[in-house]
Amino acid sequence: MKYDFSAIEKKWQKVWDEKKCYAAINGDKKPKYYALIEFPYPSGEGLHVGHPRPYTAMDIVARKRRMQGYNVLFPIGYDAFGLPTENYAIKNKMHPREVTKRNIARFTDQLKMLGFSFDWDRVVDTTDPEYYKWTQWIFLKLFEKGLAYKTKMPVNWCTSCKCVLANEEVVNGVCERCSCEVVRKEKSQWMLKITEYAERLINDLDDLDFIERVKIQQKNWIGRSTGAEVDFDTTSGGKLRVFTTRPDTLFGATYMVISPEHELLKTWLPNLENREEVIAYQEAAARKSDFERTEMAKEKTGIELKGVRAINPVTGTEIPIFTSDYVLATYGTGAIMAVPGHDDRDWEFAKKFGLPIIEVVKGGNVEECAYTDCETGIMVNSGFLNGLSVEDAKVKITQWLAEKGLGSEKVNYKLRDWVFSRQRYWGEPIPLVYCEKCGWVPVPESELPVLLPDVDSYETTDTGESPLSLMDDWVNTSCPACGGSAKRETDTMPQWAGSSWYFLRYMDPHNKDALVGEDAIKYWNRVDWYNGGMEHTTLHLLYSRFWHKFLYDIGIVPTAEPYAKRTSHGMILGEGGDKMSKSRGNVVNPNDIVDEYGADTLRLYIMFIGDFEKAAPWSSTAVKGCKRFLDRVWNLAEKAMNTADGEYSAKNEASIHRTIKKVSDDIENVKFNTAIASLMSLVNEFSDKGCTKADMKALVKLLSPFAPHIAEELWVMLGGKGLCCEQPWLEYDEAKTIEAEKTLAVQINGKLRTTVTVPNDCEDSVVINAALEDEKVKRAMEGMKLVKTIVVKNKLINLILKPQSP
RNA sequence: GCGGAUAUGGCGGAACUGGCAGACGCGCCAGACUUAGGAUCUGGUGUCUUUGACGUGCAGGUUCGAUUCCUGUUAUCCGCACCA
Repeated sequence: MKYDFSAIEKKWQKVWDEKKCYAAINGDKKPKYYALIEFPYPSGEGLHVGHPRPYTAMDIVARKRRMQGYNVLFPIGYDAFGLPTENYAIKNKMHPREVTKRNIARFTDQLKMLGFSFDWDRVVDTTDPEYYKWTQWIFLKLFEKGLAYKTKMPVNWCTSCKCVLANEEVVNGVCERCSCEVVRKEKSQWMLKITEYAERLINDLDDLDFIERVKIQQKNWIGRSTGAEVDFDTTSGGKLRVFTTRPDTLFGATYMVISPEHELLKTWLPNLENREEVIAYQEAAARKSDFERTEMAKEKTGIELKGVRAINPVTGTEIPIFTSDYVLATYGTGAIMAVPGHDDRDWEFAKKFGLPIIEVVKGGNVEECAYTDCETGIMVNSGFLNGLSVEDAKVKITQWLAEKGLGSEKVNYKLRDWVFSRQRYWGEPIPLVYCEKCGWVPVPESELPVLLPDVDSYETTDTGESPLSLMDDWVNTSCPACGGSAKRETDTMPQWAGSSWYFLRYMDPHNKDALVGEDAIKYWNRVDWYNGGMEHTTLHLLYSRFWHKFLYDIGIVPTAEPYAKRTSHGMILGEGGDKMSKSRGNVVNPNDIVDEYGADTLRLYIMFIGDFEKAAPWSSTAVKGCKRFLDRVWNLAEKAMNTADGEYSAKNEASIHRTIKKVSDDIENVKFNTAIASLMSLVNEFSDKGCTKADMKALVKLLSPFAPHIAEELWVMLGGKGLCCEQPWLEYDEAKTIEAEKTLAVQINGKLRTTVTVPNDCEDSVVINAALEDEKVKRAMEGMKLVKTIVVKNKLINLILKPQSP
């Protein structure tokens, strides 16, 4: 019989489906395990070979856990709101709902084709009103607790999407989605106070089993810096407050810089001698795009404010104040004290404007360049700080400032609040109405969900308003508080809203009364292992941790963190090593691979392709190797059908135990490639030495998480009872993984000369004698004397020889 | 500029805590079976001037012994990017 993958795969998928093999059971007595993948955005292009990489990986984990006796929740769903669907709908004159429905159907077919052990009864769709009802509910809770607020502010505006973007969505000054120009625009936006959670979002990372690069990237994005706020008196009477991480260098502050948007500048402006010049500078700065403003390596510009000066609180010296766009209005206090001796930017600026440069930490040459690498230096030219270390000086000056009421310790974050409004149609409506009398009023919980109305056109408007704003019938409503006339909020939520809590819904997907039932959340607790892309580290992963902490604070969830463990996969690149993309024409469609080789081969290859955490180029020839491997397994099983069952054969026992150990450990450590390599080695050994039915059964069980369809078929062929996916995971006996004899390397003066075979764990003297018996060693010994031997147990022996002295 | 990572055959990649570098797979070479082979099977395959020498980006160092540790350096990739 030939390995007919196509018939076999369909057959077993049907069996699994009918028997509900992969259904998770709420409240089951078995220990629970929650394995999670990032649910896909159902794009019009369908699945490509990048998708199955993380899915197969977590499917392997889920399958192994079931065999280990866990009640496994391994769910799937669709993150279906968002721009590509809306744009497609506009172009093809379809309703986004229809486009979504069609795309989801296509994705579902493709996912089922690959044999993932998802619980298909728990599918979640973020565009389903039964789902987004709870997204809206969470938003209302955030609003209720003062964590959602509307404010007019300069925001990132994508000129092509005609929509605002969160900071996290602007990449290199362009829109993350369409790569079009992002400009600054004043708009009134709903914001979420993620900054209120900045400290906890950093601190709680320490206790999580996240891969290090994820933690680092999140920490950098949140960007905590510790320093002090210091007030400088000014000759105009007002106080100028600055943030600095180096209060110890206060004696070296020879001028100040404030951002062109700074509030104080507005009050000073009428009395400035060079008013016109300053206004011109402000206007020029305002005209610049964010990209131009943040561009590095350009010369600093700025202008002195003539007619107002600041007073350095420690020296009492009057120092000039400048305005410059290198000082950002949105960070710290929007103003800095400049210490040109010890900051590159300040140094450059001071040189250009001829400002004094004072060395306050010894060790560099501040006439040549700023001495910035000075955390270990000694203070000079610094009055009462002289002679102190930088560290001590920081403490002393901070105390001094506090005593005088001039400043205090302060922690600042780079993280900004989350811009939460989008001027688009295909998203969750924000469930608030505006009443002239009552202000912003939440839609009562009983009226949720606020349904997305059918509109005449999904086109974005030229005024920058959401398409919903044109629906007068929908917009005009009554105020839930006073009953008077009111208007609905017409912006929708961003793409990231629905995905910020979806993993909770999987626990209890059909609950009509709560986003998740109390029993369900108590049982499933949180996600045990979450695998997803690095590109979501400062987007979805951060946002969902924020929402989860909020839900924890209001008593909905029992843990402060949603995910116990986070791993991340590398991208699948095109054949040439470029990113897979439609424009390059190098996209591999999984359907083609499944048609030609079968789903098991695709699953195996995508896991064998390389280190799971690194990017790997697709190879259409290498796939064949995995198909060949499965063919060989099939042929071996056919040959072994009528051989002995029961115990493993003596000749293969050690190898089988070693392979069980290797595969078990490798799966836990996301080393799927070497797990498969060890299975291949075992098959090679079986081919060479022969194998029994019992040996083959072990191989089939180990193979089943990787290639589940062929495993089921071979299990039956070998006379196994029940389903292979329901067999207990194999245990290994450490003692049996050890061979009786070891081949040791024999080195002479550190260079490999030969090998000797000796009993396992034997005495050093046995090894030495065996080595000295060896012909090659004897030859090398001629005219030499042995001065030292180094024996590494079960590994090698190194003989140190020296010429015999005459 | 800052932060993180990577560098190993023709290719994808292995190598535990410093202990036989190149597992496993692709490709390639030779042979077998074939009318045929882009099927299958068997054997071989780091390089070279091949009783041996040299080899893990480059230059040093520590060590009996280094892909692994240390110092310096180069290249590539990713993230952040005037964050005071």
